[in-house]
Parts: sequence; structure tokens; C-alpha cells
Amino acid sequence: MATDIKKCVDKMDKKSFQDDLIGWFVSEQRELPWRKDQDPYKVWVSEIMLQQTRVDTVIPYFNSFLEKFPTIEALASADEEKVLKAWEGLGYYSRVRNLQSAVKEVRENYGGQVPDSPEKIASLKGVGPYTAGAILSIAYGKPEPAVDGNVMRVLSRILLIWDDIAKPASRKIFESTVREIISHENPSYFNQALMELGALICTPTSPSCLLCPVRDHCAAFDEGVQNELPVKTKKKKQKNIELAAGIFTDDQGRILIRKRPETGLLANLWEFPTVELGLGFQRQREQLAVHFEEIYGFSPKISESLGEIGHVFSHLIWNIHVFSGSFDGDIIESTQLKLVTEEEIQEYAFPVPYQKMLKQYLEFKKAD
DNA sequence: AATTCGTGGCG
DNA sequence: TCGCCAAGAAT
Repeated sequence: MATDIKKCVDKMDKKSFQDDLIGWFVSEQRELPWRKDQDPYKVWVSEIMLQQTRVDTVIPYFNSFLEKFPTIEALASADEEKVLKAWEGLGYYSRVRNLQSAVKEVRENYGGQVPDSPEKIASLKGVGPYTAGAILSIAYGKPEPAVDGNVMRVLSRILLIWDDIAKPASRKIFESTVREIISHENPSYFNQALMELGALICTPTSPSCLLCPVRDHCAAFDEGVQNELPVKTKKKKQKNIELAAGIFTDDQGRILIRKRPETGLLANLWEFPTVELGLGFQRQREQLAVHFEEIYGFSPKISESLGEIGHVFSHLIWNIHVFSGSFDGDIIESTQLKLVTEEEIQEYAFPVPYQKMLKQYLEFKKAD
């Protein structure tokens, strides 16, 4: 640890800090569905869902997910299609595929009990340093650091840590710092309180320092630099991609859908047949049909243009040119290519941009 | 170490 | 409108 950080840590009255922090958490913590008990499975599910995702977004997903898959056994034996459907709209879909894979591993190797050793738990798919520490401390009361973005922001201010929190290497600095100041009486509340403080008081912009329970321990507040911390370099902007996608129906009105590849963006989710348009995407309808044929082996009759749908990802921006149309008989259905009715389509998990596309199509059809 | 993985909300 | 952000992990 850097000497200036150590100096700040040494100067801190740990016991007083822990008491103020935990005391605040006891009285001010939010009632959240995953805080009703310390069931390791529920803690685990909540932590996976909460990765890069807001509490308000997670709550309804957590409740319905636990209803559908109440136990490790239930999730381990569930159909992957249903698991993905339960995650639909939450994003970062590899999280739930890793979760189900890890839950199976727990069933097979640990008798269905979530292990409580750092080594074993960190070896589970989708469980990294943060999630391992969160489960160990919250479910098992172990004094392990659980360093997320909140913790880095809060501690950077309290202890005047100027390392760039966007750098992967910085996390370790915060972990070793937490090891020095964590409460061994109540590591669960200590970790949760740091995160809760970051969520409610010590926010990224305009922190509510006047309401802060640990203001007297905060070096940044003392020096009036709370708005300069944390140091975080900004990421580069997204790349634009032009796509054409079609809702193509057969003579019975069934819609053609395709399962995306099992790796990469939106892996294993379903979509409507899509082609990427090159630089000169101002091509004519006939060429577009040829383009679809090259990739899917059929040539649709494109009848209508339904406009465009924009969708922003973390690292890229899609602009989907939406079409509707039909095709003649000879589609060969497979595990990757299916013809489904408007009823059946509800059973398949679609990324948000394609949900928008379907909605757009149904409204167009109704108005027509 | 730097990228790739979603989505929705907010100033 | 746009950049930033939210309880990160895998590659």
C-alpha cells in the first residue's frame, strides 16, 4: 500500500469509524428483498443481478427469479431457455448462464451447499473477487473485502486515495485497505454499509456530506476535495453499426426467429433475421434480400420498411433498419432457426432492441 | 492491461 | 441530446 494511504489509515480511529458506519446502516438501510435472510443462494443471486445494475431495476427481477427458481436445485435442473427468459431485459446475459453453470457445480461438488471458503467460492463461474467477498461476508460473516464501485468511491474520499479506480490494478489497493479497517465483529454490515453509504449519501456527483454519518472520519471532506474524488478516467465512445432486420412470416403468419451464437454479444438469445450492412448501407430492396439469402439460405420478399430502431450498448451503437416481409415454404427449422406463432414467441428470450422491433411490427400490423 | 460483455435513468 | 453511470467478470 502506498505510504500516504497507510498514513491516512493509521490516523483513522477504526473502532469509532466502524461504529458510526454500522450504526447508521442499522437505522437507515433500505428494506430489500434479498435482505430478509442470509440464505447464501439468495445472496448469491442478488449479487450477480446487482453487478453493474441498479437496485430499482433488480428488485422485480429478483422476486420473480426466486419465485421461479427458489433453490439451488431448482435452478440447477431448470431449462436454460426458461432461465434466460427470466433474465430477459436485465442485460449481461452471460451472468445468468454462468450462474446456472456454477449452481450445477455446487450441486455436484458441494452437495448443494454454497462453499464458505474463499478459494472454493471464487472458483465458481461468474464469481469474481467482489462477489466472492460479498457472499462470504454477508452470508457467512467472514471478514473478506467486497470491493465494488461504491466502496472504491467511498474509501477514495474517506482515505484520500488518488489512484484511478478505472484501472484494474486499483481494486487490490482498496482490498488491502478494507482488510485493515473492516469490522471483525460484523463484517457483513460493514461491507453492506460501505455500499449503502455510496448508494444513498456518498454519491458520484454532489455527495450529501452534511448527512454523512462518517463525515468526521472523511479526509476528503476535511480538505474540501470530495468532488475531486474518485479519480476515474473516462472510457472511449461507442462504435456505430448499421443492421437490417426483418420480421418474415410464412403463409400461416408464423414468424421466423433465429438463436444467436453461444458466445459473444447477446449469446444464446433470439433475434429476427439480421444482416450487417457495410459502409454503403443505402442499398436497394433486392440486394437486401440477396444479403439475407447469403446468410440464412432463403430469399425473403421484403414488403414494408418499418423505420429504424436505435440501441445503445456499453461499447457500440446499433441502428437497425426494420423490414417486414414473407418467404416461400422451404425453411428448414432447427435448434437455431424456428417458425413461431405470436403466442409461442413469448416463450423465447429476446434482447431489448428486438423486443422493440416486435412491438413496432405488431402495432404496424394492427393499424394496417 | 484493455476490451467485451446490456440496459435504463439522470443531470 | 449525450455522457456518465450501477453491488463486475471473463477474456
